[in-house]
Amino acid sequence: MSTPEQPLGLGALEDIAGFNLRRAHGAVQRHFSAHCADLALTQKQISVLWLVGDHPEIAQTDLARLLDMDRATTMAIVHALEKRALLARTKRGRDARKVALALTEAGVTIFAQARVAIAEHEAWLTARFSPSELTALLELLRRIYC
Amino acid sequence: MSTPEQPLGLGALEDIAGFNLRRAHGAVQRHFSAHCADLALTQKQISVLWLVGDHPEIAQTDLARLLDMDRATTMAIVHALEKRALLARTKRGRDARKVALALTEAGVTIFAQARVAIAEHEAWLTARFSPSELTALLELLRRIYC
DNA sequence: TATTGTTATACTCTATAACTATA
DNA sequence: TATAGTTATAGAGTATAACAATA
Repeated sequence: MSTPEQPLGLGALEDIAGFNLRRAHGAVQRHFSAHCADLALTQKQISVLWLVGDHPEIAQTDLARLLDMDRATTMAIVHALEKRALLARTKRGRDARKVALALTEAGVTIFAQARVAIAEHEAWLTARFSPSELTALLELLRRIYC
Repeated sequence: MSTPEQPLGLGALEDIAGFNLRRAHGAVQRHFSAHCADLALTQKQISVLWLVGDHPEIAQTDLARLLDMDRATTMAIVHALEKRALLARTKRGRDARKVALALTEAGVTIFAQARVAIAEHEAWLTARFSPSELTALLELLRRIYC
């Protein structure tokens, strides 16, 4: 036979919510990586810089809770950012177990650049939706993880 | 001070579409892993079993195109499934470059179990939406990756 | 006892690069 | 030249387990 028996489509898989979510996430991640390659920062790393910038002296545990990460995962990301001197770690709180995270000057600088890149990336993503569609999408997505 | 300066929330990050997509994806992935731990299959692996079941003798390239994966990534997943004897690879097509994938008996059996687990997982995920909300969500997500 | 951080380890997904065989 | 598969390699994210220091 020179033609396949079936049209080679996704079939019933296309109706699985989890599948669609994973595909959408993958597409966005891919665009992000390509668009923000210059910064050499991942989405997750930028989320961490963002929150540390918003909350100076935040502890790793709080970061983990806000981003729903394991302590070890948080450690890995913080460590990578510290290695690049974008983040500094000190222990100056009342609770000697906790670490106080803060952006370095280089961290503030690169985050400012990241904000621009993210805005462009977001524009690419949200251009396909009307304002009300975007609001609806965000509300539905939040209902999954909140 | 005994209280933090800020309430330790996500702030403006919460309005980023990509962030919400990533968080929702992470939450779903986590539930999937916990719920389907017995099968020891990932979402991606099940997607591959699903498509190979639907399209006997599908080639790796076609699989890669349907799931938007790199050839090397596809190879890694197929190899892992072949190692567990859930998938078989032959070269019987007219095009000697292509491999023909097919489920083994064990693959058919475990996929049947996976379908049940996926149905339960999907029920957990979609229970938070009305039928029209779910339809809307899927339509919006497809617009991202299609 | 519980919490915080830390290290070691492992697995999945992803991608790039370079290679072979075939078209 | 282009396509299909293959291997080696690497990096990000995730998680578990075990441990030390502190509360």
